[in-house]
Amino acid sequence: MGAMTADSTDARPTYQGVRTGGRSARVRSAVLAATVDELRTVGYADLSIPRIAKAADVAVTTIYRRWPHKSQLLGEVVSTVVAASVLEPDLGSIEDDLMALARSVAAVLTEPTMLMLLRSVLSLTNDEFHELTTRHWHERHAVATRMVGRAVDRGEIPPQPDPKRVVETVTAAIWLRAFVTHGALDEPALRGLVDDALIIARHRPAS
Amino acid sequence: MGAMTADSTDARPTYQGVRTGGRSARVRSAVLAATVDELRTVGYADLSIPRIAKAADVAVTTIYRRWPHKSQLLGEVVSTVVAASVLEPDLGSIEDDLMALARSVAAVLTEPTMLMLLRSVLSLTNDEFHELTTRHWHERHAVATRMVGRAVDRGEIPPQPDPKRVVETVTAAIWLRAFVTHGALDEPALRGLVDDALIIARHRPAS
DNA sequence: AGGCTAACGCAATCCGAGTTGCCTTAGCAA
DNA sequence: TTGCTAAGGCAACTCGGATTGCGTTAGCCT
Repeated sequence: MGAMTADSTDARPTYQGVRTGGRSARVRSAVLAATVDELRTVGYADLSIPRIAKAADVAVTTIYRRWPHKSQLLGEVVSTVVAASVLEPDLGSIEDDLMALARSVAAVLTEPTMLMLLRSVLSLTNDEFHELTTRHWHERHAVATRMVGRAVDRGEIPPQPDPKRVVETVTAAIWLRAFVTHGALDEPALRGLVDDALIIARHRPAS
Repeated sequence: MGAMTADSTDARPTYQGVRTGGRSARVRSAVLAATVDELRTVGYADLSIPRIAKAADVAVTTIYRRWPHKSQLLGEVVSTVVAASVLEPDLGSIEDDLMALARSVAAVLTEPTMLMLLRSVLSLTNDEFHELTTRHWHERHAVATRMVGRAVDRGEIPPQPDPKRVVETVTAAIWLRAFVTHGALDEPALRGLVDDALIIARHRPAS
């Protein structure tokens, strides 16, 4: 492979440096910020690299070199933003936990910028994204399982054959309403969803 | 405004003709078919009008004149395709009805072309689409309400404070799994969703 | 059948995204 | 500091999607 300028004896690693600090870091964050801005205003389909470049005060070339495809740029934006959005409430009762979760999910899916971002991601079919979302949901399922597990330990609900179903009942409806149905997502609506989830949790016949 | 060639006296509607049959109809359906094809292969973001034109054996100009924006073309495709997808099973029991519904929804959301089409629609934020989807879901909610109403009449379940919630419990989970979670949508999975919906329907305290 | 004109087709043109080669700037290590 | 070189900037170029003007075809009405 490599025809790097490496002396015959391997010992000294002749300048392997990758520059991640200083200018590079500034450019990176400027571009990501500008991208979020563009996404919010025009959406992913008409995302224009030249416009992003201008907004970030960066040369077009630079962006194309670091992110050969638009989807890669979007990927980096998403993973930095989404990372912070997985929370695990532990308020001492399953009802409170579910309500806290419902509120946070609804808040995220109602916020315009985030909504646009997620719309963009969902419209993609790349493999990288498939993997990224799969990993993300594994995490969330783990969180859900633990949350329900604690409720079972406390004796609030009987053991569940599929713990994540309890949480899914709540989140699925929120997603559907936020994205396609445009249904209600106010406090009483969320309350109703949590109630339903609890009914399922309490009355499901043991498998 | 208009400097149309209209004689002073308004009476006679001087040739208001809009030609919808013959050639126009042929072109229309050819373009729509070609669009579905393109959508399936490359997706909405990189949808190329020139390629559609070639595939449909139609001049590029024609497409741009009839559908000034890509989104309008997509809109027409979607509304012709989606129209046929609202079914109302009436099999004599709420369980069978829900299963039939679940199967059909899962089938639609699993079929690659349809999935791509819906992804495209969801990535848009146009007002026209907002209205289109709102209307569509009004229909579906009406169907759901009737279906649940019949079950109540048969005495299978008690009267519901919000009938469409019963159906939403099933469809929401299917949507979430198909679009974002990549969760299971096989027969037992659907069965589980229907069971949960029925638990809610039977045990929800009357409002 | 005849004529009016909506709708289509063709070709030239415009415009902006994406690409490439080369030069300049500025991290980083010695 | 000094020097090496990653990483960024600049400008010219390519390519294909979008637009426009004008001639041609073929619905539809009388």
